[in-house]
Amino acid sequence: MGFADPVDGPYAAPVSRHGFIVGPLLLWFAAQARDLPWRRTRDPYALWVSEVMLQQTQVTTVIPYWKRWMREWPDVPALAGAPLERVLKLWEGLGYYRRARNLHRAAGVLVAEREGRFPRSFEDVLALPGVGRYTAGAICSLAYNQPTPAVDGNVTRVLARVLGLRQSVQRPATQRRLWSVAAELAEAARGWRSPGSWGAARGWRKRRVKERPCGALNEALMELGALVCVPQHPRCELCPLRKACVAHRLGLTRQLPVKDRSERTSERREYVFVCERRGHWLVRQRPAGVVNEHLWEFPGLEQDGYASALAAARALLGPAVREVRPWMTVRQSITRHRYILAVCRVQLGRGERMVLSEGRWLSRAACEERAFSAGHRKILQRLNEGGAG
DNA sequence: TACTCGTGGGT
DNA sequence: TACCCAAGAGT
Repeated sequence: MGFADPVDGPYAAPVSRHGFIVGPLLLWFAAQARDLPWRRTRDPYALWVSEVMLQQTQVTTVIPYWKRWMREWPDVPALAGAPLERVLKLWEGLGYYRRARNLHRAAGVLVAEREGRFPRSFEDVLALPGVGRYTAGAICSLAYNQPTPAVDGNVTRVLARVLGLRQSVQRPATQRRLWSVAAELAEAARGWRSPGSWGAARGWRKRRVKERPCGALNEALMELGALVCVPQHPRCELCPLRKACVAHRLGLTRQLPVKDRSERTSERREYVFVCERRGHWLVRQRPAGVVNEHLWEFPGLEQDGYASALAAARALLGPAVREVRPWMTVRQSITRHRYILAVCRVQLGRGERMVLSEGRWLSRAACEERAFSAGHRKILQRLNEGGAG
């Protein structure tokens, strides 16, 4: 490269190599940003909730969840006062349930230690459970306009292409480079002077960029990755960074970003048993320390080691099992495991003990109040549709 | 560091 | 269908 590394004295501003893309990015964002519900606020709590929900989750999925959450718990003390069961219920279907538990736990910490007020410093935000480098950077820039970088999957893809990074973006050295450039851009956004002409920008978008350019810069990178610099078939003709983009100039857009290929998924098969007694279903709560802990489910067993569904049902539920009929198949994936649930209706003999000690008989209404994993929620939904089978 | 932790949408 | 992918964090 034709550049010397900048010497960072204690008071030296970073030398900006890439700052010139900040202007086009901010103007593009001020004209094209989607009107997402959390973009109308600078409340750090509301932004925190949105950022945690958005971890590994698409925007369109999050929107209804965020609205329900904010309606039920509009601030930190409200969330801290909620029962965990209710928190999990509102999270039901979003996945990565530890995120919900961490939000709830962090709210309790904030009430106990800070009178329910959200912290302002990056270090204090980062210290909250469930808040990592990305989320802390996003909150501090979006809520407080601090020049903190926030590198997510979108930013990784955009910068890998703009910079023409041919190394795997999963390598630590590449990650350091991405965070370094992102920090430089956020810093450049702080010193950005708004232009005479805003083009098509006006209204809340223009106001946002003017008032919180550092946050807008981070969000602009993500928005560009979501709308223009998409994984397949990027729409380079619409991109404000087209002229600066190395991948575009060299025809490498399809090859970048480079990723190591992921582990192949494995398949697992489970029996799941649906027992009914006087309008109640036999369900159990998953214990602590396992996947989907504390979520509710119908009892089941891995198929391996059982000659038949009947044998598995008797092993789990005892000799009271009279008859087992296949009913439906449900697919559920957890990390790299793909589960295929063979759901069976089970007839229990009258008067005989059902031996599943942790089992509980719950009415339909009681089930509705509880959080089930997605696969078991599908079973419940079919039951509620009256699918007697 | 590499693995775990979910789910739904897109192709 | 069978992948890939999405505003990552914790261990």
